[in-house]
Amino acid sequence: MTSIPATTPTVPPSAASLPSAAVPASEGSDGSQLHAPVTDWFDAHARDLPWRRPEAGAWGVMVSEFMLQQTPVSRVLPVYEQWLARWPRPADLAAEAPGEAVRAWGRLGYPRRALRLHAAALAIQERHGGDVPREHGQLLALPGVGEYTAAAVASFAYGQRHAVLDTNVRRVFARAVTGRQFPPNATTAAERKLARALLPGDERIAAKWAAATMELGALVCTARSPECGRCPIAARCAWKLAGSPPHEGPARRTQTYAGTDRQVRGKLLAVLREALAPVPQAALDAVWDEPVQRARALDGLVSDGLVEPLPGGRYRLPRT
DNA sequence: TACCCGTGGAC
DNA sequence: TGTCCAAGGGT
Repeated sequence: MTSIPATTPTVPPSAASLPSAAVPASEGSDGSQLHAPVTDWFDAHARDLPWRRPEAGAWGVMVSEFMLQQTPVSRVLPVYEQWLARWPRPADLAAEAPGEAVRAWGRLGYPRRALRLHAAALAIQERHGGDVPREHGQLLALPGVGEYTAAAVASFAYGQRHAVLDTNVRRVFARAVTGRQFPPNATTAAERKLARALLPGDERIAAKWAAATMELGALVCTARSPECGRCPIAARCAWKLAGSPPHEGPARRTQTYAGTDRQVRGKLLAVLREALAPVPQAALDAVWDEPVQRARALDGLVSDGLVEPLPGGRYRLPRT
């Protein structure tokens, strides 16, 4: 659990910046009616996750954020524990070959994240003396750190006041405030504006609010079957008050996987992760029978820096 | 902006 | 069984 105390929100940010249609007039247009119910719910129901414990530190928070990108908590937990035990500081990871990060990433998926986390550790070592930077702009400049991750690290690790907009928060706001079942496909300027307007003015409370809205989206206001009976703001939820209307607009495109280059890349990289020595071409050829696609996938892995080709047609995870 | 990038569990 | 979904980032 986080140690941030539950208190009453202080003076909210400018209500004038909020889109007039976004919040019912009766609510008070700053979202302050939502803060206490959500943060109180968080105090009572938040999961005890290792990266939320004080001993995780900023590095632990950062590692968890990389791993959690598009990946469920349950799959991250064991890899996170092994990772932090092996590389407890950025300098420890920076001293390793990037291929070891890819190997330790295991089957989390999107292995480029492992490469970027390794590159971020190098950058932290070189640019910040081995300490995860505190400033949002410095975080954003690190490899693999985008708008969400920079805000998340600044908020969760350092208790700063940032709008943290992940898929959970976007869904919670879409429903509770905007009255829609799902947020837009891509994050919009209106969503950023709304998130800033709803952010509590007090730094500590804002950080708790960020974690609490994410947790609410992850545990209660879920994509498929929200449990409104357990929601602390159900009585104020614009979508529920409107009768829970179904999603309108373009269907969110469903990504296929079987037969794609991504699947082939995954199979190729799995062979290299398990291998303790350079792998001959024939071992890679065995994972996919279509030679053109297989070659394209391998080329992609090499150009991404995930695979290092050696003389004689052998391959391994990158040493440099 | 739209698309690419892994993996596996839930329904 | 196939679809949907998961704490996004880079290009």
